[in-house]
Amino acid sequence: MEYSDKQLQILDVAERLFAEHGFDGASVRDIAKDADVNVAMISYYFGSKEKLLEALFIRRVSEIRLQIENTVQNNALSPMDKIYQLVDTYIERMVNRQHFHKLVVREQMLRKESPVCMQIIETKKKNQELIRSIIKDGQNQGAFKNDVDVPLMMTTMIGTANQLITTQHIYRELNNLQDMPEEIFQENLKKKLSQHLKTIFKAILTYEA
Amino acid sequence: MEYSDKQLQILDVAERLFAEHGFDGASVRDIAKDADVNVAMISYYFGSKEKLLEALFIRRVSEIRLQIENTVQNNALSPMDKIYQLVDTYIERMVNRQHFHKLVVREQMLRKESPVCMQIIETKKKNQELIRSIIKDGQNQGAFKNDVDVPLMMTTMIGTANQLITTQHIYRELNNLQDMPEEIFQENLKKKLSQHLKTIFKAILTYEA
DNA sequence: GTTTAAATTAAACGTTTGTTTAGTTTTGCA
DNA sequence: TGCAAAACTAAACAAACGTTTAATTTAAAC
Repeated sequence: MEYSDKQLQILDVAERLFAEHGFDGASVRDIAKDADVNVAMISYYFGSKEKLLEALFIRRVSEIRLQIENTVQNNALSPMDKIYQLVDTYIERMVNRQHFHKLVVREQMLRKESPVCMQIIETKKKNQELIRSIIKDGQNQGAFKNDVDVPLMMTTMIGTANQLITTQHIYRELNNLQDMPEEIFQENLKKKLSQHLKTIFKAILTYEA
Repeated sequence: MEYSDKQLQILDVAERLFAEHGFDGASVRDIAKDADVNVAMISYYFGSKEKLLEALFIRRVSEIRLQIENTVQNNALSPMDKIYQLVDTYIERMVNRQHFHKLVVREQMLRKESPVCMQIIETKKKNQELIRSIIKDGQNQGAFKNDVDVPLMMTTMIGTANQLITTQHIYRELNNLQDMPEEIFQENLKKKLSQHLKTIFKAILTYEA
């Protein structure tokens, strides 16, 4: 799908407003206003508000799909390093696309049967298979434990990252970081989160229970 | 605050519908219908939809506050066992009050400056202080590492639990558990989650990085 | 039994919602 | 230049929204 500048503008604004106020909380008029287009253009281009949400998801999900396919091709890396690289890819993506991931957090618990949710599930399945294959390699090499719960491991990675990203204003307050400049805070977030998840994964994958 | 049966009915239905469709997605008419009361009764009792949400939060937050104060009083337990007990308390609460915790997940990222969010932050601060004191004990006894990031640790606990609870239908599908009876699945959820988080916490608190 | 307050109702209030219409302007091509 | 298609607009649409009103029923107190 190729979009004009105006369509992209609508998609970007919608993504932000949906993330900030929720799908039902952001009106098409608000979106049109912020995107500097007439209200009717949203129906004209995307059909409906619901379809706008779907289009928005398709855009990001295909972006993610490309990233997944290009991830961890380097066979020179050890299984553990592959996992580490995957963690960094994940964090980078989630921090860089915060608005979208807030949307995901909400929509995956609301519209359980919608096309939007189907896309999320498909993407998770792909991700899970990728991780599972890496872990199997590690187990065959004797580097990893044999009983690893991959879905739970993913849940911790995604859950921890989501929690930190969606409630970063609370995290700032709990750590007295209100005065830290936004950009530096974001970089700190990535670094801390990355190190934290790697420690956890190392424990899950290698230490005996 | 003491509520009549009818008021409690409204609060329960509102909690469920807010969790299922979001605050803006659930109308006062839907709530009134499901709670078997006239629409006007909601304004009559609670003042407004927004105030209804606040009342709902106050009810659960005070419930949680009581739980926190009664937690980990047993000084015979080792620091690690205290942490373990805290994890179980947390999971038990979140699984038993799923609707409310879905609400928390959403509202803590939307209404950043609202009274509702203030309550969440206050509760988190209390929780954090409790955990911090336990960890300090463990460090003084030489049982725990000295560099423990308590907020990040909490983020992983809450984030993992939230992620698993709010997307349990996806978790079921990823693990081919669609046919497992609901009740058994919920029990499994608690057990798995408990064991998983304890493993992680043990690693974070004791193994050297 | 009468009185007063609380509980409850159906209806209406004024907004806002997402979407459509009908008309106008702009664009690209012959 | 002329013309059809696409882009765009302001206005109107019906439906749904949260809330209020005014009237009625129920409950409690004296």
